[in-house]
Amino acid sequence: MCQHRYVSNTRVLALLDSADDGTVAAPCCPPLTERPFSAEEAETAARMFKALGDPVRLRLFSAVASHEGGEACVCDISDVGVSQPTVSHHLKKLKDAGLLASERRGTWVYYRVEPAVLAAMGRLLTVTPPVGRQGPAGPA
Amino acid sequence: MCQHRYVSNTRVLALLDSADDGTVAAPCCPPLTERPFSAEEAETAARMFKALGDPVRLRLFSAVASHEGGEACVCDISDVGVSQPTVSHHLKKLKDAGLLASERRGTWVYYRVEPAVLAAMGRLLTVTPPVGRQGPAGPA
DNA sequence: CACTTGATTCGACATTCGTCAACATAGATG
DNA sequence: CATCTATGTTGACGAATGTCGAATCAAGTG
Repeated sequence: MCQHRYVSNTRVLALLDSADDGTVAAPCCPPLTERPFSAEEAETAARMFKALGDPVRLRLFSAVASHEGGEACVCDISDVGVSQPTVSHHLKKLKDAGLLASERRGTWVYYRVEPAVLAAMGRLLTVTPPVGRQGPAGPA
Repeated sequence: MCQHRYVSNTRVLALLDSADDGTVAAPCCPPLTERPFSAEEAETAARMFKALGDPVRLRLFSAVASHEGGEACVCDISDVGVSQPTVSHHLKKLKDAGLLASERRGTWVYYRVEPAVLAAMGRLLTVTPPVGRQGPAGPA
């Protein structure tokens, strides 16, 4: 284990909220239960689900997401039973899928979750509330 | 299109709720952001994500989930651009993953969503609230 | 029973995926 | 600069996946 000082990001991932900078948090698709997905919507959403459709990737992602401040360096999470290149490969996949972002600080590379996308996926699996409450927070 | 009479299931999928019979709705794993997944948890959860990780399956699932009463016969949803055997193949995968259940009524086979599992997946992607509120039991 | 429509199974195939070993690169340290 | 540690990249290979056509099964209809 490494467990060096992580830049204590006090921000604790306000995922289900719209990003604090005002961005709309990956407006990919409506909830799965709202209407049949179009081919394009399905393509987009499937890419995200597929990224989490591997046990190793899920463990890596969970490790990052549950880490202090929602970020961790590779050395802190690479104990998942596969070789180092494989870990790197999976992290790249998660990054390509838009679920993680990486940043190099000195010797180590830190990965952190992309709150907006996680929120979008959560919304996908959420049933539309009985009453038609809309507006996910004004674009201000 | 077929669009025969569907047994008008007025029940509208109370997914994010625990099942009305009191069952805990597929207690597979904690939220992804709560703690690193174990190998077993990851295996279980990844199976579900993988099932939705294909565009065709996602469209089929969405079509079923958004249909009246949360169920639909194959003929109503098989217009996704692939052959009939392929549709059947994907539906079987969704069924094997526990996301759909099927039932034959006369000539047609009806698929419906498995609310508990969808709810479990939704919980996976939900962040634990910022303040250390613990109990999974909702604050009403 | 013969015929039609719809759903599933089977066999085959090309593609993608997960994995590793070997090598390459970035930064730190001496 | 030499060297060490931490990550990323490349190439290869077996396994799994998505797809189809043909055959088969199930139910309804004449």
